[in-house]
This record gives sequence, structure tokens and C-alpha cells, in this order.
Amino acid sequence: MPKRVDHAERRTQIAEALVRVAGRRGLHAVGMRDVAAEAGVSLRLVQYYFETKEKLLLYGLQHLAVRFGERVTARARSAGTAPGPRATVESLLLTSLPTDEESRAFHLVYTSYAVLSVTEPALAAQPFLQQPGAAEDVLTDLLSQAAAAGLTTPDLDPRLEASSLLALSAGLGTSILVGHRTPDSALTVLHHHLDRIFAGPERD
Amino acid sequence: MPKRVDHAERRTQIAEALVRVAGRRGLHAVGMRDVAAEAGVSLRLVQYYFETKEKLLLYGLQHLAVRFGERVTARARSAGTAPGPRATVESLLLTSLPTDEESRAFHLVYTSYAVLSVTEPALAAQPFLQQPGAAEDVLTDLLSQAAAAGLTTPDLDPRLEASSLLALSAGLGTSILVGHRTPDSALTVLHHHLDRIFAGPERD
DNA sequence: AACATCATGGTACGGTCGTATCACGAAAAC
DNA sequence: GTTTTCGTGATACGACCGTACCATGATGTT
Repeated sequence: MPKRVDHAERRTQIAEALVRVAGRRGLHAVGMRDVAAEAGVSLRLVQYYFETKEKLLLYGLQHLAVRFGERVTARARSAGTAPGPRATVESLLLTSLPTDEESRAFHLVYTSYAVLSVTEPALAAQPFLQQPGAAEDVLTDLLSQAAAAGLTTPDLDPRLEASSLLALSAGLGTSILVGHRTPDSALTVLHHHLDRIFAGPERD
Repeated sequence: MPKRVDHAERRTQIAEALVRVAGRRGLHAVGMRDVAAEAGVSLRLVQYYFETKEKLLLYGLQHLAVRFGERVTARARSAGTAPGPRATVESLLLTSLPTDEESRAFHLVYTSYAVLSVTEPALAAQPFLQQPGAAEDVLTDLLSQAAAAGLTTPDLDPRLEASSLLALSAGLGTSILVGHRTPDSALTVLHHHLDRIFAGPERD
């Protein structure tokens, strides 16, 4: 067998090029030629590693979801050793906010995918768009633990609060994205909401 | 002068066709030929009343914003005579949720526009995308009045709560849109949040 | 050394999209 | 009644996009 290149690595390289150019010019405006140019390869290679554009998009979204998961856990770890429930919750939510340029691009592309999935069944059927469901489970667990430890407002409904927090973060995120709100003001809103949930003296 | 047709009416007709097809197949998939076919006119006519596609999109978004405003006020009026602040707030927020098919299409198209505006400065510069800002002002006023009347939790920050409510509704809206949540569960979350704000015995 | 196979480049094809052009009927103005 | 202008249709053009096709180094295998 000849040259043998690492396909997974190459696909990742191209997928990240896709995400970059989509974050810059919008997902609707990315063509295979743009992705090829951004990745520094020829159009033919993009075709070679992803036969069709749809597969490229699908892989791009999948890659984005994975990277997002890594971001969350990385941020959660760097939050310090044995962080309190509130700090954990906060770091989880803050990670999904488009604060720096990278997370901005991330949020934009992910939202674009979500909007596309409404009218394209092939996208909606993909599992990674259901990641919010998983996040809700994790959040619900965290809130349950906090409630059991007496750190929260009494009579707290963990799942309901988790839904509320996620929807709020998502809304704040898109607000920042479209320029209706600054990251700081979003942080204020989020902190205020968390203050209502966590009654204890814990602070980030 | 010859036949003299009502331009405004014709433009509205075409713009609504645009919104319909965009709600069905996604804004990214809408071409001028689709709009023409949906409106029952020739491609040339779409060009005639809107010279360029960009102007058509702009007018479509504007029309959408206007219709949305009408929806809000209509819903607010039909909420009953002299509705309490909470009922007014609730009706305002519920109107922006994609519950029925029409509001679903509305929400989808509006979100598509918002996502587009991130990467297309021409769209971001348009004033109608700042309607959320106006909504926040209205909400802030309503909450201030309610607070002054003693209907709310003490020490309420009206502007902060208005921001929070709008972001929450937006997040819930997109959740419904992409199929992550049912309208009912969104209602539950919203009601719960409102319960935290409005302390009085008032109920919808 | 000959060969099979992977990786890559270049390029052409069919389709679609936004836009421009040409043409014509109809009605108001003179 | 002629002329001018508005409304409308049909169609053509140039660009771009996704995909397919053909060619050719490079590199293992036999």
C-alpha cells in the first residue's frame, strides 16, 4: 500500500476549516471550495475525504459537538478542585455563552445548524443536536445534589430549574451573538437567576 | 398613466409569499422563483416590485416585524378588559412562543434572519431587529408598575427581570422550534418563572 | 523491476440562481 | 387618436456550486 495518510486527522483538519469559515461568513455562505481553501487543500481532497457536502456538514456538526463537550469538561476542571455545585453549574452555563471569539463562532455555527435542522430532516435526525437534553440531565443531577445538601431554595424542582437555566442561557447566548446584549449584562442576568436558586452563602 | 396598481398591496402579497415559503423550506432555500410561484406571479413581477433579492428580504423582515407587533397588541387586547400586569406580561411573552403553525413559521423565519444578521452587516443595520430592545422597555415598564402596586416580590429590579424574561422566552421558543421541548413544558417553565416574580394571588 | 493502490491535482459538466434584456398590451394624458 | 408610461411576460446571460471524471505522482507489495 502507498502513502497511507491518517484519514481521521485529515477529516478533522477539514472539518475545523469548515467551522472557521462558517464562523466568519455564516454557514449558509460556505461552499466546498471555501472549505478547501481555508484548509489549504484542493477541492478534490475535500471531496475525497467527504464524498458529499451533506456528509461534510454532518461531520462538521459532530466535530463541533465533541469540541464543545471538551470545552465544558476542561472549563469545569479548571474551575478548581472540588468546586461547589453552584460553581460547577455556573461554569457549565458560562461555557455555552459566546464570550470570546472562539465561542462566538461556535455559538453561531451551532445555532445555524439548529435552524437548518428545522427544515432539513436529515439534520434533525442526527443525535448530536440532542446534546441539550444530556446537558439538562447533568444540570438536573447537579441541582438535585445541591438541593439535598441544603444549598438551594427549599422546594426546588431540579428538572424545572435545569430547563429554565438552559433556556435562559441559550436566549442570552443568542442575544449576545446578534449584538443585542453585552457578555457582561448577560452575566449579570445569569448571576441574578442563580442567586434565586442557590440560597447558601456560596459564591464563585 | 396606465393601469395603476397598488404597489404597497402587491409588495405585501409578495412579502407574505416569501414568509410562507421560508417558513416551509427554510429561509436559506428561498429563491426569487419560489417566491414568485408562491405568490402566483411571474418572476419578473418580483423583480419589478423589489429590484433585488436583498431588498425583498429586507422588506420581508420588516413586514414580519410589523405583523408580529400586530399579533402582540391583538393578543393583549383579547386578553380581556383591564388585564392585570401579570396577564399582560404573560400574553406578551406567550405571543412570541412558537405554539401554532403560524407562530412557528414566524419564529423560524425571524430566527433565520437573526442568524443571518450576524454575518451580513446590511441586515444587522436594519432597525426592526432591535425590536427586542423595545419589548424590553415595555416589559420593564409593566414590571415597574406591578412593583409599585405591590404585586411583585419586593426589591425587584424591573429591567433585569425584563431581560431575564425575554431571554428565557427566546430560549424556550427556539427549544420548541427545534423540537427539544413541547409548548406545554415551555409554558410550565415560563409560569414557574413568573410565579417567582409575581408574589400576589393573581393568576391567568 | 513490475505492479497495484492510495493520495492528490486539474478540470469539465449540469444545474440553479440572481439579474438583465427585449417585447408587448393596456390605459391614462394630450 | 396618438403618445407616453405602467404593468407584465418570456427568456437569456453570467456566475457559482456540488459533483464527476480523468490523470499522475508516490509508495508499498510481489
